[in-house]
Amino acid sequence: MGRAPCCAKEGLRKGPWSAKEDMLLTNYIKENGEGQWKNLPKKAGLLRCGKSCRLRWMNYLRPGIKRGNFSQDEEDLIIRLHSLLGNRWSLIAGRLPGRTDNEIKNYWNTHLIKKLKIAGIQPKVHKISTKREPKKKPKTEKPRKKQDKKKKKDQSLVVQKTINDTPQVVFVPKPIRLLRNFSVDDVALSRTSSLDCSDSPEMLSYPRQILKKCTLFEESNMHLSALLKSTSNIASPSDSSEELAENNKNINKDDENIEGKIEEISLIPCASNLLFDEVLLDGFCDLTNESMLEKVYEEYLQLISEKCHHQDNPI
DNA sequence: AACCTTCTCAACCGCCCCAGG
DNA sequence: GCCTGGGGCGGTTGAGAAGGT
Repeated sequence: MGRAPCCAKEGLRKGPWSAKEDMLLTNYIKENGEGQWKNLPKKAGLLRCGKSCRLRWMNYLRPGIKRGNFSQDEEDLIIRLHSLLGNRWSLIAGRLPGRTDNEIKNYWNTHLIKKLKIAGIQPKVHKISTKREPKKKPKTEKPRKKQDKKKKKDQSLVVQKTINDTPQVVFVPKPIRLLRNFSVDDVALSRTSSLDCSDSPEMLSYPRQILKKCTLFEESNMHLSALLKSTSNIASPSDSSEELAENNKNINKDDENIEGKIEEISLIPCASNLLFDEVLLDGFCDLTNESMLEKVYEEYLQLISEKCHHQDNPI
């Protein structure tokens, strides 16, 4: 019974990787590229399972991996994405350039769950807890050396009551600064035409203008996912234009089905959050296709109402 | 200083998906 | 349609670090 192990275990090393092993793996991949993980260890001269090599590369050695503390923006984004996607760490990681699914998962489990509980929110469902988390006090309040020492106020976390008095969590968006392709009037328009929070209490309001851009972006045979990735990349000054282009090419397959598309649309507010900093919205076509816009906009509203309905009537 | 407890996170494990034969 | 193997994903573990007593 059971499955055959992914590779013969005898004589294979386990546990932490040495610097030498890291070097061997990195050098091999630099020369031969990723993939063929099963045969890679042998060829690279490593006494490791192929899966282990892949994991080490993906989570640690791969270039462009951001290490260290999560920023407030990243934290907010993770919470938002988690409320939409649940524990789909790889999807979440796809929206956070330089972060791996494993890292996000760890950060969620060790920091964010606690943080949400302290704020009186059930991390699994992103709803206000009826009973307050008992104050299991302060031992951990003192920052540990390894831990993130900056005590940030959770300014973005706001509890809002809906009309039917069901408490909902709203992550208040930060002010938007759009630098290119938007006139002052455009920005004013985007603010006035933002979704009303009373329609979508749990979702932050976002500029329709961005949705419009997204729609047309997709229409020009680029995928929303690429937009999200590219905006994420633009927000990160360290990323090169080559990486950006590469990301645009590497659109996930699962993004290509309808469900994926709807999911992407649902993430637009998250994407807009990434636009808050110095984002250049270059390369979009003219904003002329109103019917397409309306279609996506309606789809988006429907999604929100479905989500609200679902949260009001959990299974 | 020594021991105990708690926390973190890299790594492992096993399951699932999917392309290719 | 079925089988197989590679790759990917999410849950879990455990060693080591750090704080507490």
